[in-house]
Amino acid sequence: MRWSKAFIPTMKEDPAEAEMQSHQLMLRSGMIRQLTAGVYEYLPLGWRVFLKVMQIVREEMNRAGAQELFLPALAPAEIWQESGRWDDFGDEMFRVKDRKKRDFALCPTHEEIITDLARAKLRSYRDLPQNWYQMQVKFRDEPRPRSGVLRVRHFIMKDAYSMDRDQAGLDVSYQAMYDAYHRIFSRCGIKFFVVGASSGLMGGSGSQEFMVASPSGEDSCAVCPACGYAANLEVAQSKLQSPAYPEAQLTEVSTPEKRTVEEVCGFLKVPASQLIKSLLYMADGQPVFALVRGDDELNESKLQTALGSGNFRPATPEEVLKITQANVGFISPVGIDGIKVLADLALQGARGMVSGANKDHHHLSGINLARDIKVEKYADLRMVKAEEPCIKCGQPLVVTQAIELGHVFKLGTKYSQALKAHFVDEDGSEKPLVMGSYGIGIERVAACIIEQSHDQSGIIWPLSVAPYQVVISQLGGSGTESAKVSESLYNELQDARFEVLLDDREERPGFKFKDADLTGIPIRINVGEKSLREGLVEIKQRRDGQVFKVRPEEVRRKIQELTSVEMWPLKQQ
RNA sequence: CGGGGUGUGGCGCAGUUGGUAGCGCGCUUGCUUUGGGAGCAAGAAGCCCCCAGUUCGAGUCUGGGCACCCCGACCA
Repeated sequence: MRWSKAFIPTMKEDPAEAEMQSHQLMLRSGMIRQLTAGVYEYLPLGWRVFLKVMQIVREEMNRAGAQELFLPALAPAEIWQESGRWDDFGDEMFRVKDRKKRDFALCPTHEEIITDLARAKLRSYRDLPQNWYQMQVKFRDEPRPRSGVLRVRHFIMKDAYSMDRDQAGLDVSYQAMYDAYHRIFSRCGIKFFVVGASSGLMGGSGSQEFMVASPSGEDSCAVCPACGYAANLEVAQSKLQSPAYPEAQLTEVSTPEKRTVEEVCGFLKVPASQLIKSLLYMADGQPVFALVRGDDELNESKLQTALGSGNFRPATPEEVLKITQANVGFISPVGIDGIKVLADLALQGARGMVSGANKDHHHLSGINLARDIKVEKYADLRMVKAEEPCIKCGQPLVVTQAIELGHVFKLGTKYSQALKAHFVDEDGSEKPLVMGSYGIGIERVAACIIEQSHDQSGIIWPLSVAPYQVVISQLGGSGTESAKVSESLYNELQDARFEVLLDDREERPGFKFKDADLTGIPIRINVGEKSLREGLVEIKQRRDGQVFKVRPEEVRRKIQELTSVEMWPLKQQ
């Protein structure tokens, strides 16, 4: 490509809307443009990068035995109603009507569509296993798009779905995807880590997320530097011991205007760990108490797992009053019958505890969980905090912010049962497909590469995803020796199958250097009259600024040498 | 959905006590320049987010919308 003909609208100044480096640099380098909140146009330079990422994903998916297909982004409501997610997705799903007023969804994900395909065409265990994937635009009406291309309402996802005859088969399919993801992110030059994760709305028996550490990340992960344990805080556990308090009589104490844990502790002179936070939720229309220790925070994703339903919310102050006869800050399950109680594991066997008396301005002390509260289930409900001992090895945990790049799920039979995607097994019995689903956010991959690989001048692309591998900065005007040499190098390198951008614009050298650095093209060839007088051109690496002066006829070989080092690394992650 | 902020040439911004708009970058033309975002000169380009209202007169004041950004809530 000749830069003089290219559409690469670079900007000298940072656009006001961008906070993150990757967002700023994508805008400044002319990769993307925002159309409206959470919706971006992908301009030629950006699209080339996304295509490179997609090609790496494609190669590794194919290598892992998955087959690419392409599903509709538009799907009728009925199929979503079959799985129940027409309602579960709520406002996050974009919905449209056709001319006959029939409801459609712009798909936020494709489990239902793939399962529908599978049930129509997969009839026998002989057809299994299968793994189908696509790279497709997903629509999600995020309540708050942000951080450029990281959280958007319209994005490209590689989503793959495996279909197996049993759990053992799923384990194999899942592992293949897990390995493929390692290769994909390694080839993209990303430093990442893997965490155990929550399955959320997807359902299923287990999942892991591929994460990139970043202060701008929206996920928090607990990581153990000692043993390598890593988990999203949504599911992270620790080996925290609860202090034991002496058995005591259940006593009502006056606590005027003392509502918060801090106020009550200060007033009664007890540690926060001696309190029980009694949180009232409404789950599927029914009140539920969720209990955690006073110094703990409730983890709502763990609550979701414990409840087995995503349809819950904190009770309103009015509901609290109606159900407990007291206001928020003075409630507990003690003495209230007929309401389901879930308690955190840290409260198991606890005694001598303090919580609300269900009477305004009063608390109860001496609560013994076993004696005074009918706990239906003890479950892990608390949020892990930094410095707590690792669940595996006991060493202190670190909590780090991270961006989720990919997610692998063992779905099991949730969708195949809901949509009746059955096959006939070897013994003649009909069984639901055992499924897995595996996603990668394409734009996020590119954004994370920039986050991890840039400097003050701009992006530093790894060769594997660079929009062009080489930029020739032709420093003299047309008709000069520089132009002649540039032109011939341009042709020669393209014949050698390099992707080359020839900067033949009528601009001064400094201007071209700035643009070359900003756009992050890994190798720049400076063709200037100055060095040509010595019969040389300069090859400059973006990454480390290293310069090689070579004769024009040596350029191709030198670049082949430089690129082979990076394109075929000896060490795989 | 709660809190905060911003809407003025393509981009970044200024705009006084209300008097129909300016700066830098970019763009066009010409001359000079040519190894890290050049200089000079001459130009083009703005429904001042929208709708009402106050006023002789509104970018500016009042009311109501809308959009976008940030923090939180939310989020495979």
